[in-house]
Amino acid sequence: MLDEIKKQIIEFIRKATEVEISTDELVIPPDDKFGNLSLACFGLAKILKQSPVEVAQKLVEAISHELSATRDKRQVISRANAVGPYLNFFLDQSFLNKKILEQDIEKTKLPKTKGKIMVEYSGPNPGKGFHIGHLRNTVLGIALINLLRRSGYKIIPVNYLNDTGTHIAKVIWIYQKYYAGKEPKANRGEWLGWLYAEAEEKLQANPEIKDEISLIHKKLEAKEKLIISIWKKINQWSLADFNKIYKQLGAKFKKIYWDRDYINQGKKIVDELLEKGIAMKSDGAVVVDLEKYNLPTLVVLKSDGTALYITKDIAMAKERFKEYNPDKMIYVVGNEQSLHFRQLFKILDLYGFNQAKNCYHLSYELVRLKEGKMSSRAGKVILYEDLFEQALAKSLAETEKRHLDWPKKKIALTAEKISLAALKFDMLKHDTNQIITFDFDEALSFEGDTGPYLLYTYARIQSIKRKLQTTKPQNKSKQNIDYSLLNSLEEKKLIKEISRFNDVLISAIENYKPSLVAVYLLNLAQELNTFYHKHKVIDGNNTELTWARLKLIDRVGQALQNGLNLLGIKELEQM
RNA sequence: GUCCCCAUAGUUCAAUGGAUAGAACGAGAGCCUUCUAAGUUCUAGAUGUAGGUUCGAUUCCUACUGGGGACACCA
Repeated sequence: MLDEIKKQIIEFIRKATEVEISTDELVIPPDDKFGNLSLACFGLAKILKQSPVEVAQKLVEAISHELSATRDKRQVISRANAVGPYLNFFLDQSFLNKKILEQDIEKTKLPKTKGKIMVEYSGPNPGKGFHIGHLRNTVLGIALINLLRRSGYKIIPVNYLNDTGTHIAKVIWIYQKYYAGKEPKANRGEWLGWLYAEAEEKLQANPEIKDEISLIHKKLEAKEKLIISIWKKINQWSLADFNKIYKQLGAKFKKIYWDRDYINQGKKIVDELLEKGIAMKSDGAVVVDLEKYNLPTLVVLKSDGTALYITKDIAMAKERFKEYNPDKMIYVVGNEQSLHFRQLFKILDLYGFNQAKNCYHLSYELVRLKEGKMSSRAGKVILYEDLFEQALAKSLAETEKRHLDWPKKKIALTAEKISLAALKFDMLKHDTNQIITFDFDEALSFEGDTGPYLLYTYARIQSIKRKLQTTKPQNKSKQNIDYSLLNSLEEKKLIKEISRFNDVLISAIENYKPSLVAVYLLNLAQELNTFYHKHKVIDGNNTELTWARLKLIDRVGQALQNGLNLLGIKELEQM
């Protein structure tokens, strides 16, 4: 945002020392008293073979001289000083305010990027419930996609659903044996999740059930009519549930991949791998020896000739390369599968795909419970729909309490947005490498570092704007704002925070870390609230100041709105 | 045994190698006749251990300790 000024400073330094520093070395100092931009002179000191304190001091002299020589012109850099080894620049506050506040946040350009990126995310299992682990994945995927799109990439969002395998056989078994013909009116997918847990429980108690399940599995693969009809039902119910959740969360997919479609193709590829000498037989199974690449040997086809996850993944990747030819493929999948993906990418590489080097596993840590790992098998899961219901009940009660005059519908819509903001933000504020230990009280909290706090801050800004419109509608679009009036500590801090918006986005995109945006928004909201309590925007005595402050809070609101939307959270005008 | 992730306040989390390690929750004390108290102000409170690199390390490297996960027919 301050590129021109940075260039000027670099030019000053080059003139004085004949050394050219990079723009990255000019940073925003930690405290207002150190000015608006500073340079740590350690690097220069080394090159110039002088002490950093000395370098800073000499540069201040040289630069001050330059500045006074050009004093008659409107100078942006008002002065420079040295604090120990640090060289600090103080910019003209009025100029800075204007520069930052007149920039439309929505339209600011990020470094140019182009290309197509396929993003696979969400991946719940039909027949099992959509739990809070899937919530983390889905919400992370949505935010990532929004951020990548914002920076100019074309995104192909896809989902991969696993509708074959033993877990499905277990659900079919218990359904056929105990629940045939029965079905709940709603949330059937969730219901299946509980059936699955029950099947596991029964299996634990009576291990001989395994034979019955395995028989079902074989019938399924043999496409026996009755079994297939149950299987179809299960997939439909699950998908209906997932789609309902996706609609609520705002997840969209260009294509859904079903793993049943890749079994045969996968087997063909395994044959090719054998022919090419990449794979070999071992104990009846087909394996790929990856020891040369410091990876463990991997089974790609079971000894009974059936396919594995990896078999289908290879086939699916091949089809994706062919159909969409993406420049990059991002798999948003939990950290526990990092080895799997390293092996997959290596095999794709050996198979001859140049695209293999552009495949990326975006791993994130699990959502755990206080009692330990979640397990759909043991029924120790927190399902999304249960959690959402609790959040909704709470936000309904809170909203009703505050707005006795609102119609029911408005309360319901508001409460839903608040609930989603709370749940989504709770997942997104954590770094992807951090395990989230799920806590109901925390997830359902609307105070502190939460989504509702951000919504509240935004709504508060809108409220001021509304009030101003009714009291002074004649001055709706003020042209010449006196930015020099924004000179209190709180205002300067807010402006500084707004100026960071673009850098935060860039960093979040480069590192695939939506959490950076989340944390930034909390800081910004906090600064706004501090300002709010200390200063009044609407001040009858000083209209000029009101217009300047209106501009300020309007920009903060824009930054909050934009940031929230990028995270997949909708703002609220009132709450 | 090998590999991956993590270790900061009582708890949950922040901090492109830079100036005084920031928040939130919880605890204690304040602030609503004033633009929304889902807010805000004040108080108490932290970098696992030992080395190394560096002018400078919460950050990078090594070892150790502790936690989570993965490692041939699960996904």
